[in-house]
Amino acid sequence: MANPVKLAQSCGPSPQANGEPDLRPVEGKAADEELALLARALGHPARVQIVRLLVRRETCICGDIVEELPLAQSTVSQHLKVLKEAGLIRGEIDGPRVCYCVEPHALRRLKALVGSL
Amino acid sequence: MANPVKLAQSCGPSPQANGEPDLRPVEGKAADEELALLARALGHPARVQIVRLLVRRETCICGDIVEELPLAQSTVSQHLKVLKEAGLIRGEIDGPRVCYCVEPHALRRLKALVGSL
DNA sequence: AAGATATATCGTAAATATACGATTAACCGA
DNA sequence: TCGGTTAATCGTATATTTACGATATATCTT
Repeated sequence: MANPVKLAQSCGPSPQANGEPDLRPVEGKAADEELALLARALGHPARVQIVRLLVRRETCICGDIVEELPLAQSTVSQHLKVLKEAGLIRGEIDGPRVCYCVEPHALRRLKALVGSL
Repeated sequence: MANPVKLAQSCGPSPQANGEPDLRPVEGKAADEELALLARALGHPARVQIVRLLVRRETCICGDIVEELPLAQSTVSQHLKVLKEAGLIRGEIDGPRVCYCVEPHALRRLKALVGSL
């Protein structure tokens, strides 16, 4: 093996990581519900902090998140679940740990929706 | 009186409607909490709809909001209170009714915070 | 196979959110 | 001053959120 060094792990390319623009409308009932869903996911300081953490280090830190937050591991796991269910982050199993990254599309989408206000 | 016609009512200028830019940082603990607060306020479809309504018509419709939403008057009033407490909208008493408008600064601030992600 | 480590899930308690109808408060017009 | 209208608040039932410790699960290491 040419490179036995453990690389900084990162989630593989996002499933919908085709460079195509998001064609969904930014207004209307569906958009309102989408925005509400995304906003609700960001509606807790710990989750904002988590997203910021994942955006800053483009390499996805896994359980380091727990160390950064003043919360129990189980609570952090719950927050991660909320963010995952909203589609804002993605987790990828990497051996015994899980590697989280932001979903750039979701973030872009959120910005577009908020921008439409 | 030169113009006895009832003008489309609109909230007066916002208290902090000085054209000055918002100097608060978009990152850090305080910013995280601010973003969480604003996001949480948008975390319900009815509230997104209300904000959209108020943005679209720059003249602030008052109780017409109740008619637009499929919710009881008291429920709409509760949602308005949430938005008001988050600083996203402002209500001004106009006779027996109340005139709501968005707070452009808060909206700009939200966009800046989301944009910083 | 056994132990160590990382993460998710379960169970639970307390707090908050959501919705409604009923009531109250404020104001206008007759 | 008396009704009528508008909006807020109250009381309440139900659902969701948030937090924790305990437990389960899955993977690595030895």
